[in-house]
Amino acid sequence: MIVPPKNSSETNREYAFRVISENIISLEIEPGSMIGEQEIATALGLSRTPVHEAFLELSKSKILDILPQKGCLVSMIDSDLIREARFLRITVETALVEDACELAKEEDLRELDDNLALQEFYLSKDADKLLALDNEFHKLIYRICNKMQCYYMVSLMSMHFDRVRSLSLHSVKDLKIVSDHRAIFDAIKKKDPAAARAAFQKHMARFDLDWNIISREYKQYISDNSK
Amino acid sequence: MIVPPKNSSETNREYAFRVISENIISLEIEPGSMIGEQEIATALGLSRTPVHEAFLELSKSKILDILPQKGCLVSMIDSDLIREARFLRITVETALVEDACELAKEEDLRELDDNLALQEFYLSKDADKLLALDNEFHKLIYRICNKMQCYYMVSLMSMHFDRVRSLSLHSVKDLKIVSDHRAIFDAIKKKDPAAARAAFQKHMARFDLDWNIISREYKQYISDNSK
DNA sequence: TATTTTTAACTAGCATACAAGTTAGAAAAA
DNA sequence: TTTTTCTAACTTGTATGCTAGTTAAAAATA
Repeated sequence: MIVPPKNSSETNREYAFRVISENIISLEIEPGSMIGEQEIATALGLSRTPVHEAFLELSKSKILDILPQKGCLVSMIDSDLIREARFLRITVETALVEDACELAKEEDLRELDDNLALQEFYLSKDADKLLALDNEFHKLIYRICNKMQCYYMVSLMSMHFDRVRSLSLHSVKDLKIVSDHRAIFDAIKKKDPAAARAAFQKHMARFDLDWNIISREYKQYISDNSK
Repeated sequence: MIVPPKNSSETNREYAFRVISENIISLEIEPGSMIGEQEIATALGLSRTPVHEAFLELSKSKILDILPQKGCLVSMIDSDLIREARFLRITVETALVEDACELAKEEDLRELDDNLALQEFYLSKDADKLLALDNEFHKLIYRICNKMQCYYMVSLMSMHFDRVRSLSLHSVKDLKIVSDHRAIFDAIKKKDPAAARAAFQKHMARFDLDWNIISREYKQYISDNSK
């Protein structure tokens, strides 16, 4: 497990949640593996309590399955849960990009534009940085629409989806993702909800094609009930 | 605080979460009041630990604001968070009722129909029972579409909305709510997504009108940043 | 009396200890 | 050898005590 230093502003519980989340999403902790509270607590230099609380939160999104008195199972890649996460993101964010056409102020547009400039700069240079900018772009849409609580809920479920996305980093064309973002931005700037909706749905559709490839290529991580 | 008996199948943590949730939604615990872990633990006959964990989960939806070393503030009625909850429910469930038109099997339709029959039976007889049946009706839609994880996420946020709904029980016309449900059901049965969408949006629109009435009538519970 | 300082009683975060249930392997019995 | 029983080492759930920080009222000072 990769253990980054603790940020001084976060509590031990938040630190534990952040580190475990990152390690699960990056597949550093493998799907289907068992992790114990004590084991993680020792690795992070904490007691069981904050780790236990982080585990509880992770279990709410079913990314971690707590088996009382047995242990904690890092969930296998589950197509049903990925479908739910995709459904939630697409449904919510499609509605948001339409609303953003009305709500986006000049400063919001500038922030989106700055983010896109960075995406274009890091394109084919730093995949991790690009992924972070991608997440930031989507988060900005929520902020423009004053829907940060929805962002938290969607993010929690998206962990299933994010884990697959990191698997597919090499097969997805970063170039197209960034140009998709540009198209969404242009539609918001032009205050054209129909175009924004269309551009967003085209964007999200790209992650559909990957699933078939991934499910064949990484089947050791795919849960049984996935087809 | 109303303390129902502990269900033998639930853990102390789940029990604490259920009891506190019910008391907050029913306004038995007033918006803006402070509650302590020890106080609730004593009332429920538990130690602080499971109550602490229940508080953490409640704080995730911002229905409870944990102020470290100070106490826990039961959130005031917040129009922004209600708007988010409404937005999430309307957006997600509008998409679901469309999908349900394809996905609903004969048995699903029968379950919806049974639920509706009970709603019609309890109409103007038992408001609490009707509310429970309403919740069950919406939950069935999620189950038909295999989106129970989304249901959990939406439910958590809906607490803000549910708290207002209980305030508005007398002003909302139960008769219309039940006939709305019937219209949604008919559309799903006829496999008509456009009609289902329209019926659902008409249904949810009813809760818009109430807000203005409630915000004037119960202003002692409304947070400052609400307009 | 008015203002500052102190103190004692709170709070939640966290560490630790124990309780209760599971599991795998050793030991005993067939 | 094979099967069964037992035991010891695990697991998470929960209780308890301690820590650090906040608050409000009492006490000291002006």
